[in-house]
Amino acid sequence: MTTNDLLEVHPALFDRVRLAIMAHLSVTKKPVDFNTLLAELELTRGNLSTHMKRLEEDGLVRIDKTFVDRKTRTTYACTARGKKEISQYLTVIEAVLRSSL
Amino acid sequence: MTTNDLLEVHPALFDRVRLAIMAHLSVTKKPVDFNTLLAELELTRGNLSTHMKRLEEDGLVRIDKTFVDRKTRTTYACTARGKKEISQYLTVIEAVLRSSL
DNA sequence: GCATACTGTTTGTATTACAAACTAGTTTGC
DNA sequence: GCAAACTAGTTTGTAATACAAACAGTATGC
Repeated sequence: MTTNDLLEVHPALFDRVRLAIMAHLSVTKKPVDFNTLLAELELTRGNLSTHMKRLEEDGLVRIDKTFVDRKTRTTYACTARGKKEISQYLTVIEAVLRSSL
Repeated sequence: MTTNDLLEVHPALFDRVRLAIMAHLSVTKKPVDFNTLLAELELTRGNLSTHMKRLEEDGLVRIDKTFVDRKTRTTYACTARGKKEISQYLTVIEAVLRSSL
């Protein structure tokens, strides 16, 4: 049993909000916009904004900005790295906890 | 798909160190002492101490203090509540992430 | 007695999650 | 045309928290 396998999990995923964001992006395999995430996760705009910035800096998410009807529209998508880290997260968690049940 | 199911996971488990501690206590189904955890998890004593205090306050762990050879000996065990929360954690994570693979 | 080691706890500090305030632009009302 | 209100985010100030350094209490060696 090696509880230290948890060190292989990306640190950004050890936050319930960011994990929820990544889960959402990862499950719906297409880009999701700011307001959709906002409604889904029930956060303030400031909070969501900083979490997305962190996820982009860590390379887990790609941010895309366009204009729709003259208004800004920001969409987010899971990167290949992001998918890999989510997969790794699940694998490690299961390996570490399964034997305890 | 309800990413908000993550809100049902106990907040104390959203920390890699505390999850590693709970995994250890949960897998080895018997009490573990301070120094064993210290060696296993490679933390400073102060850090481990505060995490254990938090876990006890949240009712996930039971702390037991005795004397061995006139020296203090502190052991920790997973409570029923702790086992339940670990189980819940695994269930929710799998439910939320499984469909993304 | 004094120094060193063992077993933790308390404290100060650095990070970070969060919401309030702000920026930039658009639409609506008059 | 101008102001008020709305939309879409971002920046910044604050409160919470993870961490290690310093501390406290006891035991052991010389």
